[in-house]
Amino acid sequence: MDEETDGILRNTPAPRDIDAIDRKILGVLVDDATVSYAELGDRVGLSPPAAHERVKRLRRSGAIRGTMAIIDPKAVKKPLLAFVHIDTRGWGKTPELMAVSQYPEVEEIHTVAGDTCMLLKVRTEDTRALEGLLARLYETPGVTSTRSYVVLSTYLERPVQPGVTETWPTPNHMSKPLY
Amino acid sequence: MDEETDGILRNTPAPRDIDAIDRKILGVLVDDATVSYAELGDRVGLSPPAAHERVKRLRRSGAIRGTMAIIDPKAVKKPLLAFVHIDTRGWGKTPELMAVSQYPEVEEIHTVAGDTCMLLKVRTEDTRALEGLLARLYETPGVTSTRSYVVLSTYLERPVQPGVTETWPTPNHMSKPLY
DNA sequence: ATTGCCACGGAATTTAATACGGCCATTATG
DNA sequence: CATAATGGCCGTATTAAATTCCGTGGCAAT
Repeated sequence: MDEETDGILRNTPAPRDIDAIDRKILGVLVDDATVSYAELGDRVGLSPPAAHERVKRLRRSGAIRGTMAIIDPKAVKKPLLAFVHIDTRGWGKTPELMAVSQYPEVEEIHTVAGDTCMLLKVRTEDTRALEGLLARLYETPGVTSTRSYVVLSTYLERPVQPGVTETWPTPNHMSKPLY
Repeated sequence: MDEETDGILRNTPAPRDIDAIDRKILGVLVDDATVSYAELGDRVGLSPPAAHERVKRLRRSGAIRGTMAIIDPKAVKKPLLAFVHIDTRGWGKTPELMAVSQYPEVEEIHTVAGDTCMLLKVRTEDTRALEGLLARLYETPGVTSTRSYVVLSTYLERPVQPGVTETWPTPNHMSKPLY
């Protein structure tokens, strides 16, 4: 990512660190990424082009990874949320992990520090489908035990959105219980 | 939500159920909500206005709850992800829950069917901050024990996005490990 | 068979995104 | 200490996309 100027190779400037205005911008875009640059600038105290410039920089630097629509699970008929705790003693990681991550029911996969377990967040149509998924997981090489927690009700779910504001205003689409 | 026509009150039409094209649209928008209606229509086989009409309907019906930017946790200096499993025997629910949901570190709160525990997903700057949060949680009335799993590495994290396609193409912004 | 109802497509209009040039403040440099 | 350079901002102009309007055709109910 170098660019040539005057026959001399110069590095691209180091990404500046996030300031207060950037945090405000992130807070707005987490809540609603469809706002126009005019309104965004209005809310954070900038002109539309300046706000646009900031957002472009945040995208380039990777602070904004992308923009996604938030789907109501009920609308697509997968209302059963569960956390699955699987013991993976001696798991060879990548290959089996890849298989599991292809299951459409699996939304998250985490490994745990100082432990041999993994934590999955899964969503299925009903308990029968959940049982089927658990059976498939149990048959996966490397998995020695599974334990699942079926979520009864969810009061808060604001994914992948750490501390962009000091006191967190819950995003509009997260403000009511999901189930 | 009724509207008057010819002096007669009519209910708004019942929301049609999601068809194959709607699922395709949802799949695209989950992956990247910044696509133009021209490209969206191109991908699902519709004209731009038709695609626009579909998306408007999906928003009205609530299937699309909103659109959010995905932020890199490292960029905002909260790289430590953990799951906290708290025993809440005799919890009175709403009031204490409200307090906990105000903590900016807490991203999700779930109650578990057939159990007296709750599952939290939290994100902090470092282990010291996590310990502080756990202490605060332990002091909360109704909490009798806490257990936390610090996430070492995350291989997949596609939040709140159940089964909009058959074989799930991992969204672009989720395709590489988060930590 | 006929009528009414949606959903789609094409064209036109409105609105927003993006590019450009000049200004000011802050910072490096002689 | 003065001066040049840099970077970020604003106002304006241009380009592109969103949105509206209206005619058409398929489908279903009557």
